[in-house]
Amino acid sequence: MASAEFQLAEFLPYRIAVLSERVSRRLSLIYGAEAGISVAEWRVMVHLARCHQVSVREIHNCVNLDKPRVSRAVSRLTDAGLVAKTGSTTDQRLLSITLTEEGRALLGRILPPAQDYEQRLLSALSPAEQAALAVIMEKLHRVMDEDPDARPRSHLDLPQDACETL
Amino acid sequence: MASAEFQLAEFLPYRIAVLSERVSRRLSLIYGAEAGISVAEWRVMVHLARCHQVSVREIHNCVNLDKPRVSRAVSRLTDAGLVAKTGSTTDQRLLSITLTEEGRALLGRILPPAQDYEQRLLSALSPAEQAALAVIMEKLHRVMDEDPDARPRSHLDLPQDACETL
DNA sequence: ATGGTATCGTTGCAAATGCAACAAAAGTCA
DNA sequence: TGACTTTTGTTGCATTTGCAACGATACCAT
Repeated sequence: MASAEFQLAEFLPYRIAVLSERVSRRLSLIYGAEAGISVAEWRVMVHLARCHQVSVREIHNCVNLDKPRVSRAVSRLTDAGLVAKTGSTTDQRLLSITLTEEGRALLGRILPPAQDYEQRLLSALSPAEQAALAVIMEKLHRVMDEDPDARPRSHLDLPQDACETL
Repeated sequence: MASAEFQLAEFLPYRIAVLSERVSRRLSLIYGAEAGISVAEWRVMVHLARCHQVSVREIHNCVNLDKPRVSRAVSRLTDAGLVAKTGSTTDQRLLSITLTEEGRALLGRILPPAQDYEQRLLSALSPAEQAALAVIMEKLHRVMDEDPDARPRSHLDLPQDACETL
């Protein structure tokens, strides 16, 4: 019977999930300690650092968070004074979200250690392995890109894409 | 300013998280459709297929789920008749958890498509890339193994380990 | 214009999650 | 034996999550 041979620890999706959870949790210590920032809030802030004026939908499309999660993250960040919501003048529905000076300052404090940690991870890999990892992850994504049952990938997660909203 | 250059889409922890979420979500369609099985329940059942008689703590140690999550998953599976809880005779605290015949049958139905999906992912990679991925993931884990702030790895997720409880 | 449709952001709600506290059983050591 | 600590599994509870529905605004066809 096949199931008797099956080892969860060898199962690729499980292994990726375990690695991901471990890395994410470790990383969240960095931005969770400095300010009580959640993953969603972290992603929103980081995205705003790059794309200065964006709507909820754009964030939602860019950083792999569903709309409600972005909305609530933005609300919390607004309450914390890290982000400012302005109604767009042209389209009354749209929201124009920006980092405040305080938010930018906070990001200036948590971004370096986060990047340090990424460096710590990367430095365990040779340049060839780093390149291989990028290729491998892209290939796995492509399998799912062709799979109608898989959730589509966001624009920004496609290779070498810039921040323009499509 | 460094933050202006920072791209979330290039950030390794983010990239791993995105890939992981996408794979997990796709996979959960497979075992979620056949029976309303959650990730936790899936992991518990798969683990039971290999280690026939285990306690909650052992599952907790082996499949990267915290105790309450295992406990509740086991309860749900018991209610669904897929798993049987028996009190150990030697140690009154311990629980002896087993797959029922029905559970084994269900697993027989969802395991093959899950393995097919893994194959689909793996077949996008050359044998060399598959090997490289294993090495890379192990190296990343080792960075965290040496990091006191990172959550420790479970026994079974160490390379080439068998199912024995340490 | 104007009725119909699509989009934007928010909210409700049921379920899942994470953490701490808990009772019960076992082990420990005087 | 008997107090103290440890371990096991469960439960409480506050928070987060995911999904669907909602009001509001914009777009579009006739």
